Amino acid sequence: MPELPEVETIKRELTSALEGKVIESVKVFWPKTIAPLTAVVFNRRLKGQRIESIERRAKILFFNLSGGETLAVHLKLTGQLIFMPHYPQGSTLRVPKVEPSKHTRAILNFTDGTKLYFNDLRKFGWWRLLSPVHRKEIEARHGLEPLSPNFTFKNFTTQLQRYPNRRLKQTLLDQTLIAGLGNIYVDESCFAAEIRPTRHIQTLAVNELKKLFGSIKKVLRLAIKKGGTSAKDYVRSDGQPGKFAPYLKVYGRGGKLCKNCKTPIAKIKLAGRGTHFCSSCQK
DNA sequence: GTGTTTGTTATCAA
DNA sequence: CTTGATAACAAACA
Repeated sequence: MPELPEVETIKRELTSALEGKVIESVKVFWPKTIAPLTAVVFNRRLKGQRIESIERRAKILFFNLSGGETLAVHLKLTGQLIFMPHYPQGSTLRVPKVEPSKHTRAILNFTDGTKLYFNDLRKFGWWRLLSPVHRKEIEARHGLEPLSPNFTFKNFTTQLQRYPNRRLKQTLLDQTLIAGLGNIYVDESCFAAEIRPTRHIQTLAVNELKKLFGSIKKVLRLAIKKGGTSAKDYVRSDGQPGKFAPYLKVYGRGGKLCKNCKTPIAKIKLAGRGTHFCSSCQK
């Protein structure tokens, strides 16, 4: 599942791969990917535009275009963005498992012969062409960026305490409060902070909040350094998996023994999500 | 055939 | 307004 570290990894890779490239055409294989625009309109408006820069907000990628509009991409559950370098004619080199497949929903063709594939098995991901105003609206309805200077302990606790009766899991998943955490990194951050995701916000002591604040940053930074978690569908822009999976302490480890204390990891349903924690390490 | 998997939004209920 | 639950989107997998 692409969450902040995965999207950030792709952003960094695509920045060096795509900046300055000019879009030649857009091919759309699943029209809902670019809804409400049609493929004809989408192609007309993107053709000839240069990619000036790439930014990330929450789990969304923004491709800043020379014309002033933004191509926004959300990978949702299974989206992949794969960069295809230009291969000389006759070359047998290929990036693994990224050929236009039955899961390819759209392709950006650049004028130098390179391509960007969008693969999305579950079809929840989307591409949208945004005006500056529309883009600001989307940015405004997302909360704190955990790796930005704005992510201070004061701002963090203020956001959490807006809903004192919610459980920690639900709060950390709420993109309007803190942006970019998903199921994997919420569970991992709670483990690192030794706090159960079932706790209600109003029961958290200051020292616990401080540990949680630090844990979120620590977990996200390490995950980015490792290129993200390839639990299932996520791959980097060159088709290779991320390397954070071996560092997971609880996510996907229900029933397995805690790496700290050997207690079996509990798996429950919380806020509608599979939730993993160690009932011994986490209080 | 059934349940599970998850990001986001919408909708309903108390 | 808060909160919790559920469905929808869609497909694969056990």
